Amino acid sequence: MHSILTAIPARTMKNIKIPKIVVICGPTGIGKTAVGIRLAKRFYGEILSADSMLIYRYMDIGTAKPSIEERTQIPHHLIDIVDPDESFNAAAYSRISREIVFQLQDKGIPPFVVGGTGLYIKAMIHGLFRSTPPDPEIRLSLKKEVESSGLHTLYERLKVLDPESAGRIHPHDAFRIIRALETFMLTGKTISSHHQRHRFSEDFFKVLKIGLIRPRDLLYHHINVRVDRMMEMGFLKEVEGLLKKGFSPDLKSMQSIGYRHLVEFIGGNGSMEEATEKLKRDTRRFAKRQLTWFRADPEVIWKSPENMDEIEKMIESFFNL
RNA sequence: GGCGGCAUAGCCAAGUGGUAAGGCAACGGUCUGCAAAACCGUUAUACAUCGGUUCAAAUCCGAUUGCCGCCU
Repeated sequence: MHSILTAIPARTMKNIKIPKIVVICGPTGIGKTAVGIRLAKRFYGEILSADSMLIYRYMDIGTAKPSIEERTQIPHHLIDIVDPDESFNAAAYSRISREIVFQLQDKGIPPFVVGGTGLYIKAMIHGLFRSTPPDPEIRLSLKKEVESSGLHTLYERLKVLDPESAGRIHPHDAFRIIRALETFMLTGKTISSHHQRHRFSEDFFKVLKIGLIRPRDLLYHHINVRVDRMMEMGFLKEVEGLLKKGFSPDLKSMQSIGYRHLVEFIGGNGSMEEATEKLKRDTRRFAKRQLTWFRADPEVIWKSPENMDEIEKMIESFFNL
């Protein structure tokens, strides 16, 4: 009990009613933006983007960011909140997005969480285990150690420190091996013990989670067409502009789909056609991974974006209208 | 019409008598502070078709079909 109280922002304690939020999730290119805007209009709501790329300023075309016009029609939160070289993560997203939900709640505005970053949505709704923020130096030293002594050395250490996590993490998964060791160094406790205590048990909201889906071939076709349109809209210029502004190709943001492909082309590797094909392929793969993520979530109710009537009815009854 | 070459998974392709490499694409999955990231798994009872030789054929022989070259 006490853990829940400490985790809730203090200002919300005066709110007796549990905030209701509608989540619109699904793979990239399915039409979340349009559906979200239509619903926000219909229910006088506002949109909270749940997208790990839309947070970046100056990255508009390649991220398929809602246009200025769209954002004028309906207020959008959590878009353009950091520069491409600033760090951001799921914990920050969790904290800020919850704060916004509570603000909207105070004003009586229904929040529509629209996006495709599964972890961000989960972090917002169910929270993450509490830890001190990652220390860049620890992470860097662990990465260096991987280079010098090999990943297996770290994995062996994890086996000793936290056999449970080692059993769950694949020996090739550098990302999670490092994270597990880092957590131990930061908190003095194993990441598996944190997980056990937390178990995504935070539960401050009443949530209606709608997943948008259509036949795979149609989705892929849309993705291909959308990529072509991005190119016509000047995606290449956008990437050139980011490089000119001094944003390094090594940045997380610049390593994302599309940006990394065009950076490579600008660097003289491969033709434009090759870059575009890879961009399409990687976007399709990304959509597939998103589907895998959301399919595993039993809370998701799947609907076709063409089924707006049904979606609206579900939301009406969710809000007791 | 004649001669020669080639036919292996959705695509590229290795294999030249001993029981089908690999790559790409595709598909399935994992995910607790980098998540558009990172990681894992699956994918030809079968080598154009039919027949023959052999203990054993994708591999050798013959015929057929298709494709590609060259010649008339």
